[in-house]
Amino acid sequence: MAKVIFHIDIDAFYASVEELDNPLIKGKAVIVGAKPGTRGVVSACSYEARRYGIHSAMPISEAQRRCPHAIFVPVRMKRYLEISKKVMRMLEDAAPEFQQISIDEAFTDFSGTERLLGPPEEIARSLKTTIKQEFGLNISIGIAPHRYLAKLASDACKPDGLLQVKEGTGQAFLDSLQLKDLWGVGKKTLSRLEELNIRTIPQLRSFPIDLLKPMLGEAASEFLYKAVRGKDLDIFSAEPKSHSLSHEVTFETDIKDLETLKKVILELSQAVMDRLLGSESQSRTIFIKIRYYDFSSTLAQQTMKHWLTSSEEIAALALELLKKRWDGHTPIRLIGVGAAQVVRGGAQQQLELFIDPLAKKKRVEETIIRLKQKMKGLKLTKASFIKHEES
DNA sequence: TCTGGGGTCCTAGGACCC
DNA sequence: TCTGGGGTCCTAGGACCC
Repeated sequence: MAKVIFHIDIDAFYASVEELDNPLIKGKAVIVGAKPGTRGVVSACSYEARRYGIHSAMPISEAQRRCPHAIFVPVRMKRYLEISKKVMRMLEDAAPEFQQISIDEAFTDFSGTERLLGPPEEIARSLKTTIKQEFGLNISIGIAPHRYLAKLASDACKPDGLLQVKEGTGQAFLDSLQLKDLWGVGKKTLSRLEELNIRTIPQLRSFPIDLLKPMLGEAASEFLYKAVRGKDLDIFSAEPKSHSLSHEVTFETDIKDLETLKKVILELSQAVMDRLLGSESQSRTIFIKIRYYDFSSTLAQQTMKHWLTSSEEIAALALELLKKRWDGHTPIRLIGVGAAQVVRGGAQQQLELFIDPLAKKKRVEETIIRLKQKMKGLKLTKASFIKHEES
């Protein structure tokens, strides 16, 4: 039986919240992001602003040039999270299965509910009406037999859209899209495909995967192979393998002064440690990110044998990494500090994880010696040693 | 155009182990 | 003496997404 997956996306979410909170700017070119005149970018913008070619990630200076009369408002993350939580809770209550994937997007699974709830489009329409009435927000919904197509469908019908890709019509739907519309195809992939003379989805579909691999790598090639055939890609289905957490700042003017960098590193390290503690998580790996004046950037990381326990320790390690990487005079535009391979752990789990591998090894060694003394004639070696002999 | 901040996953090489 | 296959961990860089 075909699955019925919804991808639900709130339209121009940040900008819409700003319009709700300030009706005077409703319907205008609203741009949420950095302060004009600074080095920041556009975080989100209203559809009115998009008519001027403005989009997320565009430098704010460029947005200002394109639309000087736009309303520029700062990002109020707390407020968006507050509204997001309410909307997501409503969706979760409405669907048998629910999975939030970002602040303004979620998947729901309505498979096998038709007799109970009616046809998928009807469910979708009533969801749209409810969200509009309750929160004043427009959403777009894509319906498909699996997540990947559902996501593309909602993208294709926004804003305030509804589109169902029925079982067996996946390829036809895909052929109505452009290569760049595929989730997972960014700028680089697009230009590499172009080098291979691939400019459309049907062209990509008929291209031998073995010739794709040298250009895009194994994983990306397999991904695209399945994607253009409308096959289930299993996106967002697995638990993340590892987890990382970081903070970074871009300076208004590039920095060459070590004292300033030290101060910032300490603050960033504090933020990282606070979040580790706040989420009852731990990490042994710390990394820094440096972006230089010319936008070239580098990451350096170090893994410790013990868990990181204080912001001072994190800061000290971060500083060491910085000194290793930075010549002391190249202007720095951005600095970041983070923890990688973060694991959640309550007190019990932490205790176990705290057992130092070297200490453990030593204890094993001591035990063997004790046993050997106790039982003369006993042939005893470590299991790992036995294994070694077998291989 | 002059490019944020927070993430994820993949690749590739080296070290080390069995 | 020349040579293996596979796994895990670590590091660095790159692509992509919201």
